[in-house]
Amino acid sequence: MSTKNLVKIFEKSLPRCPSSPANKKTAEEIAEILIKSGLKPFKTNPSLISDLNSNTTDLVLSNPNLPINSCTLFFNFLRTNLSLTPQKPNLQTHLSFIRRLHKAGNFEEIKQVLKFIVSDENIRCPVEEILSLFDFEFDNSYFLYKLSDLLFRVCVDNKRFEEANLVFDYMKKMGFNIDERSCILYLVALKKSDKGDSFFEFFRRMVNSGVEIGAYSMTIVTDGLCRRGEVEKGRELMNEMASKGVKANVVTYNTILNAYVKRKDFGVVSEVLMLMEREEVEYNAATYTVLIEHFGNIGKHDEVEKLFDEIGERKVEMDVHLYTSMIHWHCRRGSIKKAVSLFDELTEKGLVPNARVYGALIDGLCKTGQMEAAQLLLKDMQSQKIVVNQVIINTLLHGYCRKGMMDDALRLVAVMEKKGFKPDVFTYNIMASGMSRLKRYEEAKRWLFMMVENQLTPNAINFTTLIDIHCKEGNIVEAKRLFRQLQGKGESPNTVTYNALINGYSKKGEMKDAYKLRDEMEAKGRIPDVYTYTSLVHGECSFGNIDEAMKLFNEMRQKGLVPNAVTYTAIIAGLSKKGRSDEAFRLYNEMISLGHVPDQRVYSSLVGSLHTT
DNA sequence: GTAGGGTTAG
Repeated sequence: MSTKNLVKIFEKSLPRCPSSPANKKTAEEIAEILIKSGLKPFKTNPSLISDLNSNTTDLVLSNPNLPINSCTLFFNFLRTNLSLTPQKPNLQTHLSFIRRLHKAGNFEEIKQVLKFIVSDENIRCPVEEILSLFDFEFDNSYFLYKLSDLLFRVCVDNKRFEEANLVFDYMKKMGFNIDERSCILYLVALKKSDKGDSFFEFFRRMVNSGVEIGAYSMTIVTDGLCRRGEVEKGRELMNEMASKGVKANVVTYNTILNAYVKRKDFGVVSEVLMLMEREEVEYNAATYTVLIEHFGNIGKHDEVEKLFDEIGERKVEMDVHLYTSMIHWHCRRGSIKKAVSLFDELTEKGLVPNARVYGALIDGLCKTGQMEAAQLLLKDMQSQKIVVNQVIINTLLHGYCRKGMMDDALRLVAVMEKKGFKPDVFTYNIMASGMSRLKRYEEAKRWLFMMVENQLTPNAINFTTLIDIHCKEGNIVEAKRLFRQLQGKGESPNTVTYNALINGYSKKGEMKDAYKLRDEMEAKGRIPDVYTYTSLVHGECSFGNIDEAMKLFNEMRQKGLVPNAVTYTAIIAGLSKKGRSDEAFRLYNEMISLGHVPDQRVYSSLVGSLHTT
């Protein structure tokens, strides 16, 4: 294309930058200086520069005698010395430079220049304009394809999603084979940017535009849907794509599996596993990670053991994720020794432990009350230069609180605050419930109030803790008020929240209200659990209604709920108080046979039962 | 340039 035609186009498309004719002499002089100075910084006299316009610049950049490095030098000079030149480098200048770069085969640099065009405030112009100029400037269709692909990627890199769409349309119109890999970059960027389901819409466009789709991009979209809670839509997509010949791979299946596991949709998990078997998709480390969590959640510990064996037999390559889930599972089961040995194994294998593995193990030690060991591990972690984060701190705090070591907990909070840590909703809750457990109710409430003062929004768990504190103090009115406040926020109280309040009413003997709440929770789909029944049993027993208590006791067992030590203690006390010694002893034996450990209260009740007629 | 892991309430 001749310069004359280009000028016409520029006049039409860029009315804001009127073109003056090229000054051939100036262009030649500049080229000469550039050639002479080689790679040394470009130096020129002000009169030459003041004579520059975009057409003259264009002449310089398209001068075949000028080496590409000198072009680059000159171009960068223009870009970085805006105050010296009368006219800023415009679109024409950029495209001229791109043409030179193309001849030199330097696509990296072309991408950089496109980035300037797209994102530089001095040059920015609508992408339609850029594309229409592409057509005029470049007649090599492969290069045009490469250029638009690069432009597409540049738009994506700079989060110019609308513009990326326009480039996509352009490529489609031009009949280019759009590269799936470029689309993947767009999908990932859209998914990260939290722009609703735009990634899904774009995927549809990919499919409709004949982009060759593979499992990779399908998985990204499936995962995006799952994270938005639309797991079914994700599965439908898998099926739809399968009918188009795009097979899901192990990553796709892991994505779906994980979504169902997190949603505790246990039935579907086995369905997906069967599908994997039928499709002969082999499990990898990520699959095992998800499955250990799944079978751990539903208490199928023998299944977890089986998975461990399988991992060993199949020589699955273990990674830190898998170790973490195994360590976590052992900790949950209380086999801290096994957890520690897995941790050692991990480091021996040369894998690098991170904050999460440390977190899992520290939690395990805290839960078994081994605070010194937990502290040691924290020091170890620090010596490995692993950043101690909020989760680890909260884990340790919880450990101290569980043991009633409030001074240690307070000290740790103080130390961490000095280091710039901000307590979060977890921290405040841990501290409040720690205080509450020691009946230090004023301090407990203060922690939760401090949380609000520090601009954090209390969640349902924080509310539950506060409700429980008020119930324990006997202030059921305030507890009830908070309960309604929580409902008013649109957050529905869960089983634990209901239980806290039911326990409060039961302790006061206000059984009518307690039962009313029990009915309300059932109506709302919150299933009463052992805690609900234990509170009610305890309430009835305390106020002498042993028959009601026995009715509840039998009802809960009919529902498949297993009474715990507290339930037995309450009912044995209730029976004893009424002198129903035989029944009390029968339940005592039952309690023992179930492995519960009776405490002093059980024995004094039983002894008392013998003195009551 | 796709997936998986650690912390709070009775």
